[in-house]
Amino acid sequence: MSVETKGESPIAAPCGKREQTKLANRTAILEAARSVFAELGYGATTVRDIIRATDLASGTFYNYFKSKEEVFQAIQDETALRVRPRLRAERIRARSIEDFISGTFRTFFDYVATDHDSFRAIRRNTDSIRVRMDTPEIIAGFDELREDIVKAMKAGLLPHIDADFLMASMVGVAFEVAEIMMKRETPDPKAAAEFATRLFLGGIGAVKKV
Amino acid sequence: MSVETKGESPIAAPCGKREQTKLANRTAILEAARSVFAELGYGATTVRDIIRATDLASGTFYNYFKSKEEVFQAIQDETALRVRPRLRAERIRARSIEDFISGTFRTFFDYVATDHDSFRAIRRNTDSIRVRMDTPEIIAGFDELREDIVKAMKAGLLPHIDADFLMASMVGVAFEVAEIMMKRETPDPKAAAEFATRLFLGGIGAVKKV
Amino acid sequence: MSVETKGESPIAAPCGKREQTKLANRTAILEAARSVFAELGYGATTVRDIIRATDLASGTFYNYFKSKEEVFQAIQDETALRVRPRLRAERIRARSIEDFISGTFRTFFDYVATDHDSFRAIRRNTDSIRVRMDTPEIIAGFDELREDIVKAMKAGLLPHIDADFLMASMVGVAFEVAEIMMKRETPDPKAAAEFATRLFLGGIGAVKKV
Amino acid sequence: MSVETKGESPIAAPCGKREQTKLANRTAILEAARSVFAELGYGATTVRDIIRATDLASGTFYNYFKSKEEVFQAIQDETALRVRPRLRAERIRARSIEDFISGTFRTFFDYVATDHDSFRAIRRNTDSIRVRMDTPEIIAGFDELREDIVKAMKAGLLPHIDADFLMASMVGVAFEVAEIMMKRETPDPKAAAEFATRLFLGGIGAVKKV
DNA sequence: GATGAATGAGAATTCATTCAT
DNA sequence: TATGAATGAATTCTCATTCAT
Repeated sequence: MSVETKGESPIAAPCGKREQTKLANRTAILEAARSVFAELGYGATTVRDIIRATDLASGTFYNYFKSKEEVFQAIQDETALRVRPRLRAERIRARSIEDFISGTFRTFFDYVATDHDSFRAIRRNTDSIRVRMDTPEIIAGFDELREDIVKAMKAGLLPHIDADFLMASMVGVAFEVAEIMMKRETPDPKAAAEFATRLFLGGIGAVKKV
Repeated sequence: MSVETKGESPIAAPCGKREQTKLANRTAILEAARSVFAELGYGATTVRDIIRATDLASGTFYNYFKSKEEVFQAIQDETALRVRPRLRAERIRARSIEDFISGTFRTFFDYVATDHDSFRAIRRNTDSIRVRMDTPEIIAGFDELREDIVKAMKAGLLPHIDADFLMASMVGVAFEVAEIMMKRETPDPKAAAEFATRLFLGGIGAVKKV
Repeated sequence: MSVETKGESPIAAPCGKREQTKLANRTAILEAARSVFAELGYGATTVRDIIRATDLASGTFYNYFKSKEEVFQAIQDETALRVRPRLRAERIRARSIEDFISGTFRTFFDYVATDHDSFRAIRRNTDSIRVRMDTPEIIAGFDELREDIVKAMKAGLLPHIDADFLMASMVGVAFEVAEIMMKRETPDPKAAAEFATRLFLGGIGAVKKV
Repeated sequence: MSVETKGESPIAAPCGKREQTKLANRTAILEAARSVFAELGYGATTVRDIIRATDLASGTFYNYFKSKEEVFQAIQDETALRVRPRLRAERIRARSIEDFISGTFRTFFDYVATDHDSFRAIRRNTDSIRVRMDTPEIIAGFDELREDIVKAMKAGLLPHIDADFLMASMVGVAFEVAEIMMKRETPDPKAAAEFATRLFLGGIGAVKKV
């Protein structure tokens, strides 16, 4: 400690002002990025745009992220990080195929309805260009789903069908239906989840017959 | 007149040398763009990259397209233009729900397996960023699907469920499953179509119960 | 008819269609240029703009002019060519200092009021940039004025003062006052001429005293 | 206070190193632009040319000006800003028509003879194209002259004649005569001023009679 | 760590001009 | 001669990134 202070403030708080500011800055950048991406779309957004939406200086950006890509990743990872555990928890808790499927969709659509901005940042775009970045975190989420599917099959919860195709189908339905849902006047995650759930509950059995 | 025909095509094709060159150039640019997008991804591709993949001069690009975005659109529109009629034909010909669903997916996956490059250009990514542009042509394709769904419901082929969600689900499954399919050693459109078809055939009935 | 094709048209009119067309094209270009320059200003105008205002093809332009500069020159020269003889005639006919000065200004302001477009093409501009090109023809006009001034001095019509300064002063007053005149609701060349004339009639005598 | 003065300027000048550099850069660009415009003429000058005449990077230019037009404006505004107060002071101090007129022209021609480069930048031409930009500052200068003319009329110093025409005449004579003056071996602002002054002193009376 | 100006590579785009038809 | 697409040099301008303060 004496080494560190050397003429500086005598009291070095463990979670000092420094750390607080750093976190605040990082958060500010992420927040700004989220809204700018949502507005301009990923492609059209520049680092400058993000900084401008902040009261930080341009150089400061680079203390936190290497590029706009990295912020985008961070946003998605953060998002994924927020939903993934919930999704996994639902599926692990699942005692039936109904639980498995409906738990997954309910959680997903609820989250989307909540964190509108992030979803828009990830899917929306200028010039009608949609962007999705498959960050490690997101891919991990997909893998997790696949793993859980496989486990459920082994446990006899799900019939033995093509796990990759099933995972892809669930992902595809989740994202596309979410978009439709969010375009409606009053997004109804429950209805969306019900639709998707029934579709898969009915469908998976049919596929099984193959 | 007799002089004019002289052993050439009896009906004057629009084939001055000028016109031929123009068409060839346009095609060359589209071809180049398709492959560059597929390789670098939309985001990372620059107009220069596209031109470079061509033996045309930089300025020539702008005689045909205003920006990389416009070429991208053209590629997608062309693609959509190629598949849409086939999809529609399948669905119109459909006399049963099986025809409707399986016709749609068979056609789609067959097409994807065939026109690999376009599909990659549309879906592939640099830096793991996936891009999809909703061009008028593509949106029209989705609308068409929705219309056909509604018609099929009226005709009693399909049960009365949320048409938007159904459309979105089919689109989502189609694109995501196609991607998985194309990642495999030997893409098997038939298997993919079968999976998707059974999923929906079984699922739609279940949704209906709501 | 068969005869016609063989070589060229059998009847070679002395002032044939060719010559007529050529003149028409040249005129069309000049006309278009005048109006485009007046609208966009010299700097912002491109050759393409001029052609576009024509129903000719871009290549055709170069059969008549080498560059936009050359058209600009042509316009000014044409203008100068139209006024110069009148100005000179006035001054030659002058039997008194009054005739000399007033004849010059009357002719000039009358012309400006008449050929508004050319004047604007020469003086007006986008972005408030005024342009004046001193073409040979224009310079010749100034020189002529100087010569006539010198002659008039020798003839005792004008007092012996600095001819260059006098020429410059007349030119400066002519152009600036013309601009003010043209900005007014109803341009009154007579009033402008009277003002300038009196200014110089009174002023020249005063300068003489030096 | 005594502490602060310490031999340096007593009033803290805005002199961080950053500020110094910024000012220096701005000045460097203006300086370079002035000389490039004077050499190549406004039309032929490109932003690159200006940058090249500087040891700054291309991007730096755009930290200070948006376009060559803006630099040009800045040059003229600066010039106007330098002369205008002097001109105005002369005219305000004027107790007679002689003071008014001669003060104006003396000051103007003296300035032109001094700041040769700026004047050339403003008037000189490539391809014999002369450019003049009516910046707000310049227009303000003209307006000021007109105002002072009107005031002088009200004060009885000047006869009641067309103030716009008089202003325009003075401006026209000033610029054109200045050009002639600067073309001569040894520019003689005094002679030029005398010529213009006498011209107007004599002339204004004559116009008045109308 | 924050700041924000400088940097300069490189992208987009224009446009005068040529030349095959 | 007219046409109008191709050409590609040249220009403008942006923007990620660095670095002195």
